[in-house]
Amino acid sequence: MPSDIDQRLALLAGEEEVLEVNGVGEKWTDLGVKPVWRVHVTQPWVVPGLRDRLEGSWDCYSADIVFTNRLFLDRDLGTHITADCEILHARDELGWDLGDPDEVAVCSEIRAAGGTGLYPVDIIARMEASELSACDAFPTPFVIMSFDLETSVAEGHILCAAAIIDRLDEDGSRSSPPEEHMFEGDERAILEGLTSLVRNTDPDLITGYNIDNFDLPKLLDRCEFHATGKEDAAEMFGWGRVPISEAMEKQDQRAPLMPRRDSNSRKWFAAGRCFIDAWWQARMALRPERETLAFVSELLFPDREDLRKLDIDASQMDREWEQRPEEVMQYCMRDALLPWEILDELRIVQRKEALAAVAKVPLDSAVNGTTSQWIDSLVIRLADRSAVAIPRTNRYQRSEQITGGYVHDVEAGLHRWVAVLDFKSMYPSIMINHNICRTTMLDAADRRESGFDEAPTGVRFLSSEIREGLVPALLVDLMAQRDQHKSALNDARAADDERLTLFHDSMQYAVKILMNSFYGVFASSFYRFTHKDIGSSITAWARHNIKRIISELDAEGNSVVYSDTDSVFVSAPISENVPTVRPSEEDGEALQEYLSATTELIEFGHGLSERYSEKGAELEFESGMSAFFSHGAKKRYIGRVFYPHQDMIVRGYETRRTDSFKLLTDAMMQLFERILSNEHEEGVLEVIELVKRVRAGQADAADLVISRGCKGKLRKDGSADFSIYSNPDGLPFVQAARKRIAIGLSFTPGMKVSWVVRSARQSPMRVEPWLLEETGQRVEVYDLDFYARRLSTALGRVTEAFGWSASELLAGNRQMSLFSF
DNA sequence: GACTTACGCCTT
DNA sequence: TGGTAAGGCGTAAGTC
Repeated sequence: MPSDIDQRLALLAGEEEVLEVNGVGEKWTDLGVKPVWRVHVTQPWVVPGLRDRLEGSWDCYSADIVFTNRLFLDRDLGTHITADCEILHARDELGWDLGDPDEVAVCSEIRAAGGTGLYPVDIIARMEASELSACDAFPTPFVIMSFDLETSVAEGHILCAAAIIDRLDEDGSRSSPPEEHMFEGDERAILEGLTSLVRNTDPDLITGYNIDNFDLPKLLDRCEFHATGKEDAAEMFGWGRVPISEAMEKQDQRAPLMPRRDSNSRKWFAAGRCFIDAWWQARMALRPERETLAFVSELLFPDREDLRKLDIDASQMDREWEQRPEEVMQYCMRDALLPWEILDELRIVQRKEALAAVAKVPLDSAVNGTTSQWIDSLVIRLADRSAVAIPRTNRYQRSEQITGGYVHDVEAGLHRWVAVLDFKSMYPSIMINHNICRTTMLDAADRRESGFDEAPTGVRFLSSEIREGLVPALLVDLMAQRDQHKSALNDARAADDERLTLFHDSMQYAVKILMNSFYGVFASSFYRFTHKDIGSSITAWARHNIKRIISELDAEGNSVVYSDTDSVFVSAPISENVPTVRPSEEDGEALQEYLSATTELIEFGHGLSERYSEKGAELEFESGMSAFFSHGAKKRYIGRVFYPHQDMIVRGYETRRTDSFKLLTDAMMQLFERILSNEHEEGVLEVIELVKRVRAGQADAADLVISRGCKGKLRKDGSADFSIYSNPDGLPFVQAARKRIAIGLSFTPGMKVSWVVRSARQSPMRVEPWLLEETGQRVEVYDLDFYARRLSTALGRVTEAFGWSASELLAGNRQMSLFSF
């Protein structure tokens, strides 16, 4: 304790914004255990300034935690809250109105309670913070709005809008069809109509397709164009769940009346609402080859005739609106409904609500927030309970990249009878086993000789008996939660309870997502509790474990065919004569051999699992393959799986990639089927035939479409800026994006753009955008040689394993045939 | 023109 | 303001 501590505390207490300074005892810090004082200030927003002034004379902890989160952290609240409260006002529709309240009287009561007026919500209530508490998670009966705008390509103004409102039942499910609302006419009337719909129906979730980058910026832009003042603007775009009167008063920047966009994350937010862009969610959940609403809808709802394409050309919207406004309105209504149908089909709301519940964050944080916010929510409350001081987020430059997982070389060719084993939750297990945490990491100067685990990197972590780390404690708890939900899931399935099945499945999945987020956040350079040695120690232990197993297996004479980070592929000693494709029932003897080989491999797999599993490092038998093939490149392989169920898997190859094209992926899939059936010769002949057909111009252009994400920035005037690329003119996807924009179609930074290669004879190659879903137009001319060459290069890499090179596939013959031997 | 290498970029 | 490993495509520039 410094000798002048009393003087310094007095000086601190004398600061203008400081109300009081209280000692809170000793806390763990990265510099050792130290006495800590809590400083109470007049307002949340004075904290950053005070913190910066104190820098140098004090170390500041818990000094960058957003005030609204403080309520959740201190009261240990989560997504689902129960409140002991006094109701000031409730809407009629709920059937428990308080009478017929005089609005002025209610407003003054609300103001007296700290509010600013009549909120557009179901219930307005008052309570003390101490009257809030966490309750068990339940499926919330949300109100959802989904909307779409049609705009003039020529002028940029809004032509019409449509919206649906869906109110989930008490148990969080859908039953009745959603309400439909249409808006047309004067642009100001459209804006005001949408705004009063929001305020009257009070949706919790607002969705639409690409609303983050198109509809919301458009609404804001048109609102600013018409608005004569703040209150006028609020009538047109005051979507936040606060009284319009707030437009005239000081607004809460974090919970605004007018939707705003965060400058860093590019996400929209408004008081009390959660914006979910269905485009982003569909992209993340489905990874579709193309990302238009029409393509995604076709993918999800192939049988829904009512959602079928309406014959509207989006690039000619002005003409369409003039000539057939009713069809355009119908088209707009369908595109308002689809985003909600997509979210519902993908169970997005249930999944996000579950993630929010497990991480104990508001729903909006699960939807639009980051992994570090979720981890913060759990780590900070545990640290506060464990007398650990909360350091600030690290704003300094990132250190050198750490070394990651180990990937074993793969021998080219077909491998028979392979057992795949992998470590269960490898990184979380390592963090638990070795008690890895910032609070347990020993300083290099520490001289103790026992009571720690030492990573292969030489970094040491205190044993949990001496000090349990925050992170291992949280992970142990999450693992237990997952087991609980998994067992409840099984019970719900057995009882045929669809609602509970969905609930527990969403919850166990959310726990899994959250557990897997820990390593990433703690291996990052900026997180508050990280250190560069933490991430590298985890991966070093992982490499050490998997390499040890590989060498032990090799020493036993078991051949390790492949391994990546937490998995090993082991070849079993099964006779060469046993077929790897399941023979038919008629072929009784061969079938018997095949079946006994599968049993043998399953026993082999379980045997390895038992021998190599240790406490906290469980090596599970994941799958059994009768055949495994790779052409010799890491992270690229295929397999014929028979355990736990029949399947054919393809990893890494072009068949899985959106920057490939259908003709190639189909051909490659066919070749893989042949290879796994011991028919590679037939496969090669088919490839040669295909290459010939393409060279003869017999391909359908729709099978030649290539898609790839394209970045860029939109300028205020709507034009696109691709200068983030060092040579944008040389990139085919930038060329496709530019041509798309040139004919009046929208472009969203990050969206996938699609094209067909027209001529690769010049450099850069010339491409034509593929806009079938947008305009109905097809590209008919393509570069025959280019596609023939790409087909033979990609397929040639695979057939090379059987002696056929890419150039031989292209030529259709070879100097000396392997088959002629 | 065929081939190689370095580099930028995207995707898994 | 989660991480790394790895493959492949296209451009550009250089060599033969």
